[in-house]
Amino acid sequence: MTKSEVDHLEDGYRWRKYGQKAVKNSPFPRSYYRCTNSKCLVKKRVERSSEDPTIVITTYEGQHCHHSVAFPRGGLISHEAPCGGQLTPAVSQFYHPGVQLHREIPLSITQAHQAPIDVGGFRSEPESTTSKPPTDEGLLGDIVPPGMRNR
DNA sequence: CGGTTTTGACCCGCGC
DNA sequence: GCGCGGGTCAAAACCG
Repeated sequence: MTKSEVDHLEDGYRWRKYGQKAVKNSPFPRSYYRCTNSKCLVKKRVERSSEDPTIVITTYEGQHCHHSVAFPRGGLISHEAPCGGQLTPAVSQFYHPGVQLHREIPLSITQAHQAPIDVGGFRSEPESTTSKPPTDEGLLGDIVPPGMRNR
């Protein structure tokens, strides 16, 4: 679950929408995204919470075999990612040094209380690092750090 | 001109 | 066998 007002959650990867359907639980439609990289067959399902329009439920399916492309420091281009196999570790902890999302609406209406927005959702929490190396494969459910459950 | 988004149609699995 | 729900595809439209 991510707290954000915008649908385009720039999580560091480029997504291409390939479908949209309406769900019964929410009056909002659900969007289906897919990684633009043909190698990367990762899918993403973005749904908006029925109660809190500021909350979006992002469900990732699969794992990226390449690094993100929106990292000014990493200097990694996703165009060349020979992911021969899969489940390549070392690619789960997302660092957002200073990438500011290009949100079209001023961030002051919904997140007036606080919350570091979705971007912070992938921040590497310095908690319990004594026995939790940053080598989590990042499967479904694992990519979401245990610190964003606000509700 | 290329890539992306949009929207309706189509397909598949499941329940009755 | 039919209907429903969910998911995906594909052609056209749009934007940079």
